[in-house]
Amino acid sequence: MDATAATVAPEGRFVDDYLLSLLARASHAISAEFHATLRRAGVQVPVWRVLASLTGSEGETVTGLADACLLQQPTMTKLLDRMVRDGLVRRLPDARDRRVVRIQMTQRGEALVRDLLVQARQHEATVLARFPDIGAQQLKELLRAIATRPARGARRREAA
Amino acid sequence: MDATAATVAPEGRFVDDYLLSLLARASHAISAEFHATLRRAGVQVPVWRVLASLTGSEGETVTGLADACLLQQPTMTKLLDRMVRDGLVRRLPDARDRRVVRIQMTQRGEALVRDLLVQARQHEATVLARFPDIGAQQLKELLRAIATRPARGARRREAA
DNA sequence: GCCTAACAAATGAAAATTCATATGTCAGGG
DNA sequence: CCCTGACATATGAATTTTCATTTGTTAGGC
Repeated sequence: MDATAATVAPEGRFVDDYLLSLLARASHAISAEFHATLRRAGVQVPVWRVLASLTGSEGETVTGLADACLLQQPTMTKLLDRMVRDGLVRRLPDARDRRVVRIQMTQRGEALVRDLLVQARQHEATVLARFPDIGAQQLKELLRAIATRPARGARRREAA
Repeated sequence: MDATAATVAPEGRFVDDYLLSLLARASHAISAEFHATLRRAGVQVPVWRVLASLTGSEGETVTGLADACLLQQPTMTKLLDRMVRDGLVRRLPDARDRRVVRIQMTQRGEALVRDLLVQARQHEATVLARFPDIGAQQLKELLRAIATRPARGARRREAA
């Protein structure tokens, strides 16, 4: 886009047509719906994210959980401190690599996440039901494709 | 439709097939790419969001900006304190309603956002170019639809 | 006019997050 | 074996965010 094609900002806000904003808002809006459920259950959002990330894959590492939950590693360490304190997870040493800490849900953690998972799947279904034209798998594949970017500096040159 | 397929714990983590996680990860991954640009420019993410939100619509209110930037109102007040201190924006009284504070960019703020906008549009173009099969407007419309869906029943203050 | 509820923004203490770095561990030369 | 660099997690100070509340303003009965 060069200056010649630029009609001088007659439209509304930049962010209302900016892909990254729209993505963030879509995510935030949908998540906010479920956060109401979490609030009712007295569970903080990051706590839910950790428990959900451990569901179907016990024994994640601290860094692995941080990535999954979109948090920094030190943030995850401190979050896990609280969750251990609250009896939701425990830390276990890795058998092969003593640097690694593996995180496991306690019974209390599993019990807590069990109900939430039911509601999460229910909510997901209602969200998907709002878009009958779009297949769930199709939408999820698109989002996965967006998330697994090929660009860690590799594609920068070809931009213009 | 997929509810049946997901009833019995399948292989893999729950969050790898959970719509809300996929949305959040897609948003986070794409945003992280641009955040590298912000970091290079020495601009914090929330500061960029405010400046971007003011682009094309000067005189937003504090609450309006908070909604646009997906932040709480008190967080925005404090963020604006810092931006005023750094000479990026100014607070102006509203003519008709003395409760309202209108936010305006300073010349310094406008100069800062000008370069970033160029890079933001460039980055957006490269992201869209990764998905030639999907029209930009089509994708944006979908995201707008997801974001502005009425949440049945729950109507709290986060209804952006 | 006065009272009350709703609203917009600001405030302050408490909590969570980040940044930079420390500690401990592994892996691969030399 | 002993470096060196990379890695995984933890730590601590400083910053940011949140929660609950306060202040000031507007609008609507009565």
